[in-house]
Amino acid sequence: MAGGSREPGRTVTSKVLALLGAFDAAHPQLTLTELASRAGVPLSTAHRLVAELEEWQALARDPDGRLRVGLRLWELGQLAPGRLVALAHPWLQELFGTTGENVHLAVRDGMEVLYVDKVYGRRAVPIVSRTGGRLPMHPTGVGRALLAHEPDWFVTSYLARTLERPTPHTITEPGRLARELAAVRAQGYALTYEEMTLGSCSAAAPIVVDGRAMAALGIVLSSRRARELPRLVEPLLHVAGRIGRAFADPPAAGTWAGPASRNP
Amino acid sequence: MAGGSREPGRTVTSKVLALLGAFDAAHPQLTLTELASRAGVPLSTAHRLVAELEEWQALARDPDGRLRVGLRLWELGQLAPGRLVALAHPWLQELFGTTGENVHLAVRDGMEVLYVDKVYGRRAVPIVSRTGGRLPMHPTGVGRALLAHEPDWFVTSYLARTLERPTPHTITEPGRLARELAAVRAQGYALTYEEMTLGSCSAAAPIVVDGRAMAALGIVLSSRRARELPRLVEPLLHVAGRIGRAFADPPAAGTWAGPASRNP
DNA sequence: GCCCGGCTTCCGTCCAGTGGAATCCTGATG
DNA sequence: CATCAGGATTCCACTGGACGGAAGCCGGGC
Repeated sequence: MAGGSREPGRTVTSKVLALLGAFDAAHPQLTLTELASRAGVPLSTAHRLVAELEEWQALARDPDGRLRVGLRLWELGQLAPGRLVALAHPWLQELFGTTGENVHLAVRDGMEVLYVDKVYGRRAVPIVSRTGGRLPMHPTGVGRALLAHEPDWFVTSYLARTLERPTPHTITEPGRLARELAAVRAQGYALTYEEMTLGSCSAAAPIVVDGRAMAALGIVLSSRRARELPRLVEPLLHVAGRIGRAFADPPAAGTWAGPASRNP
Repeated sequence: MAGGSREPGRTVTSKVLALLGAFDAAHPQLTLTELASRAGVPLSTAHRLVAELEEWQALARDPDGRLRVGLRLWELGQLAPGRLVALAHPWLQELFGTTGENVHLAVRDGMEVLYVDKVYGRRAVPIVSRTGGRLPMHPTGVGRALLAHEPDWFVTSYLARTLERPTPHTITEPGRLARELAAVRAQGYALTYEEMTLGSCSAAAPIVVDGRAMAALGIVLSSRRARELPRLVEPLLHVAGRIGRAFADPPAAGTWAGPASRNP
């Protein structure tokens, strides 16, 4: 960039984005120094850019002076959700209303699931997902449902990697997982028992539009009540079907429901 | 900036932010040309910057090629909400569950209310608010509740302006509005009848922490059922109280519940 | 009082950023 | 099929905004 950049070829924009990207679920607030270091931007440059971001409310300061994502960015983000979430939300709410259980909606992004909506109440259940959060596909209900409906080449390359194993119950053996996926495909829904978090289990169904699984609807409950899971499958499938049809019905307009597969 | 800028003194960052800021509820998707023009950035500059934003997924393209806010920005925005929303949400859900009506949570930002959370179901009710949306204070329940608890100097300068009048029922006469606010203060909640939208009315209560109204909780229903409003006041006040206490109780840690008043 | 870590300010250098203009699309129109 | 219009892309020579190391500042812990 202009002036004596130590690393020519780096654009101003890339630095601004690196600064923003330094925030994540594990680091929602940072000191200037941490931020600069995480973003790989020299401190004094960070200082200058942050001042500008702060003024625009892209970043804000906690009472203790640490930086966090600002109001304005949140507001902007609210403009992103597409038709899928808008259509699906009332149905998630409905499903929550009739079952009283945590319900969430996720899409695939790259090799992970991204939770795009969630409905939950006061009955505390271990927090497995967070709107805006990401988790691996194989140990989660929604991930399993989505993975089962991906083309073979995708599944193959998914299984080819070393799979995380968040709990002792997580299925990671490629062969067994592949059989599991076949079952999911056959029955139309996925069940998991303590594969992501000890103490909770889930059921999930894909939301299919045009033969493609655009998203998955999941329901999570305490594993003490695991035996109630099967009873939830019917309403889950019903709602997933309704959402899929609602989506397919009107114009085939735009959504960000299917972020480009980041490769494989 | 570097090179032959037509408008010296304009930073690269400011252009990037202007580009992002060009999106709003009324313009969630834009062509490159529209975007450049709304942001006040020369087309070719916009083209270059947008490419970089797109690569980072700060912006994304609709199927028709138009630009919209990207997934990554949404994800980032999800990091912003503070303790208030996290604590309050289950209560909104609860209130929705017991009443079946649209429930929302708003804070003041400048001279407007900003809706930070909302719970609603399938029973379609005219959409008065949108998470991430803004509305003027005087014709909305939550706005009225918040305004009533602002210091005099603020209210005075609020009333000194020309007040919007979205419906014929909107109260805009400063004197009458001031009396209305006194009543709200006295009774602890606000009621509005078709002041923002014909066909819907609302009740709202402030969430008071340390004597300050950090936010307001509102409930909206069709005006055909206006007579049911009074019955909703009790649960509304109850929940608002619970949220306030929950917030005050633990550490007085950080939130963005009260964005600095932008002036007067 | 001294030290240490993080924040803020300074300033001379220099290349990234700039944007007008030319070109290339794409889709509508005659 | 030719023409046209509006938007998107590409080019490129000039230049001032951006850079960042270093020095100074501030607060709070010992």
